[in-house]
Amino acid sequence: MTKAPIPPMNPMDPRGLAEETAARLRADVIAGHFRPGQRLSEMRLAADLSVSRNTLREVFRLLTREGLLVHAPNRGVSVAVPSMAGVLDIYRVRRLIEVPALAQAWPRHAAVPRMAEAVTEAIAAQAAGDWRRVGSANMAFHAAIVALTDSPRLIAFFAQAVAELRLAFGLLDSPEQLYAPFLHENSIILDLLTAGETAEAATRLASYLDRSERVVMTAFARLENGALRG
Amino acid sequence: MTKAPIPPMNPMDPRGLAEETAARLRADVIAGHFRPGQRLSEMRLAADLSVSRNTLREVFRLLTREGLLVHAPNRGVSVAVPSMAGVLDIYRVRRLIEVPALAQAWPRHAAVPRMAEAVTEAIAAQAAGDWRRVGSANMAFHAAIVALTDSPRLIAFFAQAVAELRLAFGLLDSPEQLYAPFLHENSIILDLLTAGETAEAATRLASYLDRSERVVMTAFARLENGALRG
DNA sequence: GGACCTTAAGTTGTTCAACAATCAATTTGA
DNA sequence: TCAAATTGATTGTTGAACAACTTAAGGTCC
Repeated sequence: MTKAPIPPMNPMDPRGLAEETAARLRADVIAGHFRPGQRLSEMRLAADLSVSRNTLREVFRLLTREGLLVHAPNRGVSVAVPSMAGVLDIYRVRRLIEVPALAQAWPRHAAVPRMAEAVTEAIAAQAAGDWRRVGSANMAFHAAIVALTDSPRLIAFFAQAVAELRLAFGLLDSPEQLYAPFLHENSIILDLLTAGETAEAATRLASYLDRSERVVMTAFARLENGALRG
Repeated sequence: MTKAPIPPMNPMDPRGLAEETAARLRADVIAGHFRPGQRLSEMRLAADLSVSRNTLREVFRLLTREGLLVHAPNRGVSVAVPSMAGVLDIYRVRRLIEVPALAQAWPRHAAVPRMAEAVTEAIAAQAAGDWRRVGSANMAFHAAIVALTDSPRLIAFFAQAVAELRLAFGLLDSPEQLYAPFLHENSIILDLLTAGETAEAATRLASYLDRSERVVMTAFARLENGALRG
């Protein structure tokens, strides 16, 4: 009699109402349905989401750990306010993880097809003018790059950082400026990888991240100036 | 009239009963008070910790996210069972984060004194024969290395990985074999850093991690063989 | 005798209701 | 006008209840 060693566990697909609701609220937050810094009332949000206050509290713990919400004791949770320091930190993490992941990648890794899918999906979404879908596809591309490492911890950590970054992107207007110049770059990086030119692909990705960071930071600085002036 | 922008929030020090209890349970798990894979009954553990079942559930969420506990739906949570694959992954993460952190470090960073404190603490604990304290000090040394980056995300991520690693260490007997050969190495790395020889310090740390990984993995393999036979 | 179904006990998942603790705003008082 | 006290609302925590599920035991049928 052999006992099943480990019950399969994928933290992404919803197990139970709490994580299911967490996925729903996470999508809402990333989509910008709440203003940054907005306080989330437990009673009211629990009613809106049709879950109990206890379950919503578990959801809050989840998303607070992910950096999408912030928790002030006895004052409840509110949507995180992205900062330039935070964006800078996230890009640093991206560079640290993504570039070596690509440099040491095996060109026939199982994640490569996922990168290809993300590229075509991004192009299709761009043609359809759906910039939110473009953003999702772009992030899926980079998540696939990290998946090249086969490291569960790096993958989870990166997913978290990306979620925070998308929250920051939601603040900026004209998202097409953010993604449009980089879609073709993804395709080039993918080609270099499949051709086995991993070193070339890695340097290309590094410059990609540098430019992307600069674009985002300037847009962010413009936004903060505007917010300060009024 | 200026309103206080953000109330300070450090997730490490206990705010509220849940995080306080989480710290308590985390220490128990790392100290090896539970067998790996042991199921944790909600009712019983809630009674032992003198908290309600709801609060304990929030604690479970916390520690599950940290990788110390695993959650099986409708079957509750159990203590994570460290695996060789997991240890390998953690060392990979350590190399990826620690080595660049040291290479790019500023020799007069605020975290350098913390590294020095950790070194002296480890030596004192070694003299006292308190190997658990040696382990804590050693991990504090490496946490300080990561703190050189000033990246909140990297610091939090690394702390999590280190907690998992200590859980794995708890399985092994003869912990003195794990730490003893490396205490002096810490001191050398610190000296190199303060002397401004960051590149030298980084390569030294890299070889440190390689050797440490090898020691831990062989001890782990011996353990798994013994577990299978006995 | 062994495999399969059924039942039963125990545990987890979720909700509800209550109360204490804390914070924000308003009112009161000098 | 400014400071202190009160009020109102929200969060923090607990306890109990019930449904859903897992597991183990017991019984039935071949």
